[in-house]
Amino acid sequence: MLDKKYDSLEKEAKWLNYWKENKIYEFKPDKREVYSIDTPPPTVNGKIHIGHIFSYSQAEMIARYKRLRGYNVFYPFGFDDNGLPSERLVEKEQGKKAHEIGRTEFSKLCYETTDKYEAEFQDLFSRLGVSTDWSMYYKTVSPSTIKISQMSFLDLIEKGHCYHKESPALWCNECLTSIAQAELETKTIKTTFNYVNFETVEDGEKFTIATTRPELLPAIVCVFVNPNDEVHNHLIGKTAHIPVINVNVPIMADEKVAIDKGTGVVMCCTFGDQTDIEWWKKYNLPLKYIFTEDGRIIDSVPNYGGMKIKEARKKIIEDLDSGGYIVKIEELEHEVQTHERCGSEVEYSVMKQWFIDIMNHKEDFLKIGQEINWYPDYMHARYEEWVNNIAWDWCISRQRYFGVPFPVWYCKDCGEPVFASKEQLPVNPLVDHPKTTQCPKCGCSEFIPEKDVMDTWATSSVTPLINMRYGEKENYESILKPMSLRSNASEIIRTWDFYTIVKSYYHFGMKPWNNVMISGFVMANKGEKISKSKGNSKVEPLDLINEYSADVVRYWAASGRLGTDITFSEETLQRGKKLINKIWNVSKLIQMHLEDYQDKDFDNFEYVDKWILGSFQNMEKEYLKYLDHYEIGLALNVLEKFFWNFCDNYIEIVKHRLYRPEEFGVEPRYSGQKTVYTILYKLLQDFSIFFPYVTEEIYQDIYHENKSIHLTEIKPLTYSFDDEVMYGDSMCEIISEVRGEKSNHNLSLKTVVKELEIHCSPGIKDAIEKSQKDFKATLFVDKLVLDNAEKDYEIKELELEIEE
RNA sequence: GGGCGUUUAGCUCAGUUGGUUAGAGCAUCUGCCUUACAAGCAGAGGGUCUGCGGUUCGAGUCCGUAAACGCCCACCA
Repeated sequence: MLDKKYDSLEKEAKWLNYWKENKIYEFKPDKREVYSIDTPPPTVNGKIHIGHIFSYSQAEMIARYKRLRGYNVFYPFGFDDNGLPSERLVEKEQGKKAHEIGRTEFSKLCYETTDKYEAEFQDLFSRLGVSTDWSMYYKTVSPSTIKISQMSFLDLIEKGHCYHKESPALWCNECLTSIAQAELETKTIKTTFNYVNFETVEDGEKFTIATTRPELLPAIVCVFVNPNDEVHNHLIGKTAHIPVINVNVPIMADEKVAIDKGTGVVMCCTFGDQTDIEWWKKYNLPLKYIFTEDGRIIDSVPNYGGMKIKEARKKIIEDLDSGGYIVKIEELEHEVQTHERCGSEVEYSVMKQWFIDIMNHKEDFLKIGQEINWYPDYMHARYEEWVNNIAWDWCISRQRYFGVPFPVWYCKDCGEPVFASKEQLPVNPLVDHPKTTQCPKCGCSEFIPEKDVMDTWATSSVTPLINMRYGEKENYESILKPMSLRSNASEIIRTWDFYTIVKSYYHFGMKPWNNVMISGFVMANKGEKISKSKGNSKVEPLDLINEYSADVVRYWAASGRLGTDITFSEETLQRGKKLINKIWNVSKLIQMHLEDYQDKDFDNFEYVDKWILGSFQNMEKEYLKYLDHYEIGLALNVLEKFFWNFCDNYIEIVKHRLYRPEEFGVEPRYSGQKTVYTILYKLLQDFSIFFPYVTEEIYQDIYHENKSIHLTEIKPLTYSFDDEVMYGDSMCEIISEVRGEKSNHNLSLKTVVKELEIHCSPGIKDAIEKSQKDFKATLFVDKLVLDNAEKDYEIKELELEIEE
């Protein structure tokens, strides 16, 4: 028998353990069709917050749903523990920078730290009820993943999509590494717009340049004006003298200069921004690189060498001012590009880096995007927008320690890269040696190892390959090409989704998955996104689970439409708590009346029973339709709405028949029993994707014909009870009206109705006549008079028994 | 500045292809201990659906436009 009160903490621990011991979520290939889910490996950089719970729960519910629909669900889980996020976590915990700790020791600390957090994360996700097969758990720093990531790199080299080139790249002088365009985050900062006077060497004519970055004056290689700028175009061809720095540079014409921006005269430095890089390439300008990799001015620059960028800016403004070159200084707020991992402003550097070709295959990536179903569909537009606007090839080199090493050495003499052979993988070039003993190009026998590691995304973009055990003898390639579903939040469409598409296209020439479901964000308050880095997550997932139970937290996670942002709401949790409590209570009632129940074929249902069976059938149809479109919240809405109707109307009616067979008859009682038996079973199934724990507890106590409710299959009802559904609903409205009368007179609902006269349409009249006993018992009616009417129904006479 | 979304009751949110008096929960108010549930039940009040214009017999829903907010991108002269 079910307990009087449901103790979620105790029951959830019990079933979690049961599922684990009985391997309920184990994946084994069999005859069933596979439904595979590529779920994001969470980044290991501190805490799992409520936003993760929101997004991961939604995909998890799809896993449960597909299982109930008879699919063999492949749902692995992993952690993204390589790369910069982990390094920064370790640096933060140690209070030291990686280079201060040393490469070997630092890597060791990274492994230890990520292991520690992953154990916590795994525990948290398990408690949330994530139905993954943990035996397939992967890490992005494990040898097997490194092997796959290195194979992916070598495959791209072979296919000619990956190249090594000295090229300007985005550089973070906080993290001391190059980064990719996708890792940029824009930030608004306050700065000054400085109007500086230059003059021409030829005739000493003064002209003004406005700049936010005067410290770049030593890096100026030329000055540009727009050829159509009537105020300034006479300067073209002359020579500009740079104040303070005392260097002369040519004044050139380019149409890209905006006449109305600043003063209309632009200084071109190598490199201040992306336009500088374009001009540098276009006009073959000299390279004047003045920053060190840790964000200082190089020593060879007189007066400013060795200063930090911002110090130099301050100093140079002072010098310009005292020389009388400053015309004016304006306060300015503008957007700068920062590194999303650390928030510091991004510079450019020139060094040899590995790049993956993006620019030559944009059309292909767009085409693949079109072959994928995006849910909600407008997320596809965001993908296209990103692909269309991408401006750089993908730089995958990082000058860091904790990542997948490039399987590459370089010839000491000629610099020719020598690649590891695939059999050698995983390889660490700092420790291992190439198979070849001689450089194929010059014959030299000494090699220098590549010490850069790969970008995190270079590896997380191969999660489908990790899942299919790419390159292994025993693999899942045939069942996972493509995978069924990718799920993630909208912020990583441009990274994780895009890069995975890039890799899948290059490796296999096809889409990585058939469907993508994108969740929204959780807002801390209106308009404020919760994020790890901002530290504004006031609600800890574990606290919530302990206080409300995993089922309740999942209820919250399932609210709303797919892709829409939600605000964290305690009220929604309360609502979930009440719903689960109600499921528990009604199950208790139903169980009480099933003690003598034997399930058998039966079709002589009472009218009211047909009404609720038909209503359920209609609701479930909608429920399934929503889930087939990944609309978890909407599916829950219709289910919840039906459920309260079931409790408040149907159960209130049928309960009299269940309690008093001597009055209502044995067969009508059986009809009621069969109905509640059937519907509760199906309700538990439908609710199980949201509330895996409470539904399991009830299922095991009442039905228990399978090892778990999560291994059962949804079989939709096929009755034809359309009339009963329609007229039954009308009958409920009449019941509600009569109850309203009692309420309005401040009377108990048990107050006897001495006489009730209703005029109604033939359909409704038929419904009430056929369920007369139920109807009268529900409303405590003594005398019921029915008559025909044209409109649906009208209560003509209602006499209440009022006791003095 | 560009792309995408959001704007519905005091709060959190639904509202399918355009179709009667726009829904739910919470909150508020009024009742009711009714053999599952007072963490409950029955009711009530509360909305010019962000503004403006248009299409239509009919618009919360479609089109245009403006505003606010959010995400992503561009903008460092």
